[in-house]
Amino acid sequence: MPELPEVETIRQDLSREITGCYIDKVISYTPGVLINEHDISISGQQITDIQRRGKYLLIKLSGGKSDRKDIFWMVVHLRMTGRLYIQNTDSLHGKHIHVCFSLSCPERKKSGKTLVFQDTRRFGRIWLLISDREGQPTGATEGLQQLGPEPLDQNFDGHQLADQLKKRPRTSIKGALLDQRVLAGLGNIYADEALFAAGINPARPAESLNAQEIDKLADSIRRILSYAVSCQGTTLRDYVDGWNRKGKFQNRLQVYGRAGSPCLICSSEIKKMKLAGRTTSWCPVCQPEITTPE
DNA sequence: ACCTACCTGTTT
DNA sequence: AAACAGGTAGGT
Repeated sequence: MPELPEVETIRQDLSREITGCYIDKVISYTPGVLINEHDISISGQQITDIQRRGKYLLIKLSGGKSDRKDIFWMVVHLRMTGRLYIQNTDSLHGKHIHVCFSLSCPERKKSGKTLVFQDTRRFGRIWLLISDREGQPTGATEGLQQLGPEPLDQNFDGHQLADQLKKRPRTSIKGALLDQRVLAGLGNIYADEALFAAGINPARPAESLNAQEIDKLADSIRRILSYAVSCQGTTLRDYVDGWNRKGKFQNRLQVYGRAGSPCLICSSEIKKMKLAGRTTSWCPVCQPEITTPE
């Protein structure tokens, strides 16, 4: 479920609330979810920074109260139904809670905070690792190393997107946008929303888009992701932010999940088709199959 | 470029 | 009972 806007929302919430906190205790209830749990101990370490790369959350730790000078990381991927949120009490609610981190924040004179990882389908993972020589979290998973550019970075534009699309010339543009090596952070919801906003048919081969269309697509991607972050992400069912609250962007969706309903622009019936193994919603009028030359 | 697997829950 | 769900990894 969580795509870039959801992960970024969680990052912002956690960053504000638990940067500087110490990890007092780690409780893992489900084998296989917390990777390296028996090889790396992060108890006593301090959370010094929380970053995001694509749909990965990167939680940076320092040796904290111990003498270790190594930098450690917790790399989190929520996959479809993962939740990572702060609770101000110790009591746990709900099923499918797999890992809990007890936190204390001496500087803020707050205590009893718990960072909870909950995941119905159990696809999500948290990797514990020691940083490489540059202090970066390599070695977590191939997916993290191979990520394409960040669509919300300053230098992301049509040129960069065009360059990236050359990696997958024959795939549908929808398939290319879902490929995290092409662009980091888009998933099924925002790929559909961006293609609709740009008026591009999702089934068109990536190589068939002209420069003007790619510019428009890059702009649409940026605008929609930013807007979704400002709405704290999309909650269809499982997603919650860093405080276990629902997002609001589900009220702003233009095409995703609207097959059979009238297009909000032209009132044509929104269609759905399968692309790259994913249900894709699109408007046959606003997103024509053939490019109309200017 | 497809398929399946990984899981549980909800909808048809 | 079967299809489907925000994602990715691994196979063919």
